[in-house]
Amino acid sequence: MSEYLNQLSESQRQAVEYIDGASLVVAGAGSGKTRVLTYKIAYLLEHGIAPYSILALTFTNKAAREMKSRIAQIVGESEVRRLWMGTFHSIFSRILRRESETIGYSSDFTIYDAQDSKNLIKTIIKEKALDEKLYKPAQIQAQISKVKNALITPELYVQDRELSEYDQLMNRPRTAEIYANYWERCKTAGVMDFDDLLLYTYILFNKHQDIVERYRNMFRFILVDEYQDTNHVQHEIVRQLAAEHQRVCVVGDDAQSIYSFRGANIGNILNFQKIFPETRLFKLEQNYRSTQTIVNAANSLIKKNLKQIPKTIYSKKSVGEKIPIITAYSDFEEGYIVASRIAEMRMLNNYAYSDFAILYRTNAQSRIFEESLRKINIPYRIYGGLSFYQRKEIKDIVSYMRLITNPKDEEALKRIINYPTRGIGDTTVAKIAAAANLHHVSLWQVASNPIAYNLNINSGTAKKLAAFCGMIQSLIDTAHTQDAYELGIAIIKETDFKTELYEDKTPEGLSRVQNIEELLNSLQAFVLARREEGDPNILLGDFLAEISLMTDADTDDAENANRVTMMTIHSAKGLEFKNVFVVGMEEDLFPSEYMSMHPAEIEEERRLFYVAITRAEENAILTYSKSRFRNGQTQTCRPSRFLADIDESFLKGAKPKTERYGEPVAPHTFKILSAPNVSPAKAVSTSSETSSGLSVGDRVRHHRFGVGEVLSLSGADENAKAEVMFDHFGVKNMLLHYAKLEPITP
DNA sequence: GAAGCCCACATTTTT
DNA sequence: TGTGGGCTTC
Repeated sequence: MSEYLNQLSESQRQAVEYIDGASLVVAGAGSGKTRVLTYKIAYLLEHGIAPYSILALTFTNKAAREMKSRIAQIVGESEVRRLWMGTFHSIFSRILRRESETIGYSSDFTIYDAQDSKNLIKTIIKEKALDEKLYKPAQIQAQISKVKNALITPELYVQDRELSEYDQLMNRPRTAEIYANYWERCKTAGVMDFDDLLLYTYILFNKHQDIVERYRNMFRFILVDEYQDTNHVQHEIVRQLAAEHQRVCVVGDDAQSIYSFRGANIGNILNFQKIFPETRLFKLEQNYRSTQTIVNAANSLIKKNLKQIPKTIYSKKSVGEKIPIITAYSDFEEGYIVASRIAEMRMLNNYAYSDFAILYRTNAQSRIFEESLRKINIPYRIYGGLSFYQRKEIKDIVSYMRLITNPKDEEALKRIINYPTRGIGDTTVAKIAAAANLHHVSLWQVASNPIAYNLNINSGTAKKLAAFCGMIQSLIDTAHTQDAYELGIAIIKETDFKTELYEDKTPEGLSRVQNIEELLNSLQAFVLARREEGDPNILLGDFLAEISLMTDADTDDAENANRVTMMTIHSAKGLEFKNVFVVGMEEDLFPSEYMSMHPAEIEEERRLFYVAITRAEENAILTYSKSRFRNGQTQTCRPSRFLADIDESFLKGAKPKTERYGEPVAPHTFKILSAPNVSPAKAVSTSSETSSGLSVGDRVRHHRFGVGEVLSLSGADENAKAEVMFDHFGVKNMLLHYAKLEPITP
């Protein structure tokens, strides 16, 4: 029965078999992390833990799906179906739907994607007649997301001194107001954004002892994948559920933490043992993916980071090829070199096209490779860009579905109230929104009862509005008697989508029609699959709940099988290829120019490079160009400092000369048991103190940039300079002679 | 509401 | 460079 345990290495087996308390599995790149997770779940099931009492959280649907199918092979399909296994967002939305009343929502709430959120924020800014230059919707959105992840509700926001100081500093004091309105509008609309799914779960558990108890008792064992990528709320929810019984196993690799810009907190994994003091630590240090050279090169690179859990990753595979660093004179030549290398390697070693990947830091770099590959007829596939569910025609149909499921959904209504065109323009919508805001009701409420809300519209418009609402209402009325697929067909029919789109015979038009058909196909497949599982009546809301949390990574297509893969390094995490080209190894590109000199940010970029290299099984090839066409002009480029971080013995030929950068002195590892707070490591400085009386590490205040920390000091007297990391403005170099820095005592 | 023009802008994005 | 958003114009 436990025969599968023999397929595990000793350290993997130990990690699998420890089920009595908290454990942290530090799983290096290619160390068989998924294998441990899947076998551990199988092991738990075998030891009498019921499937419904296992909670297993992942970040992507893909990861959840893959794990499910692997567990199914061991324990069978029916068991797997009863596991609470899925992404944080999907599992929590399930819980929230069950408990929706407690938090003042209906179980039919719909979900705003990032675009919807941004649109709403933009609307609010416009309604308040604020300057969009100052109140940039994207920035406000990012800030709202950030504070939600930090468990800060609008009520807490206004009380938060630091936040209001920051908003003052940024010249947008009314951010709190926007946030409050956004929050309320979502509530009135019966919608949640992605962050809400986490935050409301936290609030639910925090405010209702009985409910959290229930889930604590239900989830007798909790597993979390990619723990290094969890943000604050996610971490806190795991804590809420696991703190009592402590049966929690988190798996991750601090060296692969690359999502801090999305709120991921590497401290969650570094400090895990502090929160669960009984934690058993397991390290998976054998890499089964890459050659020794690749593993060792990656090790030598990551050693340059200060903050990390000590571990020694090794490979028992062949030594393999050394890593070439190829210099190109232009980005154009870089493309040419990579394309011809691929052709050459394919000929010499019989590789398939799919054995190659080109990884870059920014999507903009893909173009040139696209051209160079196309020129010599190499098939490729580019990841990134618009996902299926973000396409206009799909969002349009989905908006109808959302509106029928939850007519209060503001963004859904706005999107389709005049699409296909039915003479209800922006002015009317603005009037509806104004009345809705005034009475704290949904737009739908006003639109379907214009008289009750004294809506000032002419009779023609009123008629059109009534026709629209009537159509939606009749679809709502049939929603309970039809299954989701039938309803989907009805939507297309009723809304004149056919005439709108099916007439369009341009290639774009045809592809739009195809996309819609694809959506309907997947709807049909969904209904059939659910029915097979014994669910008799599948409603549209069920389908929506599922697809609202899907991304493009979830729609894999078999047709594109044998192609060279092009993607950003971020999206390559978790994947592997025989041969990997990491291109654009240049300063200001990788590490990104947007990263300040702050050591923590450079470390994250270095981890990104680590992720890139460790994708390769057989060959990693690094390229950089001496010049590059960017933002409308040709720039000269210097080779990336990261090239100098790799030990020369793993490289083919000599390293290019890189400048020295003020960075960590001696690499030392992070003691995790006594893990202190994750304060940024201090940079090296040329002198620690100057005549200014300041010293490195001091907190200072600047009249424009607010507070910050002195990173380094240089020069003397009137040339004395300080490098300061401001809390909200990044690193600035300033002449002390001009910049008045006041030291602040903590 | 489509088309055309001008201006600003230029990372990474699991949900 | 090239794209996307906002604006005007027909």
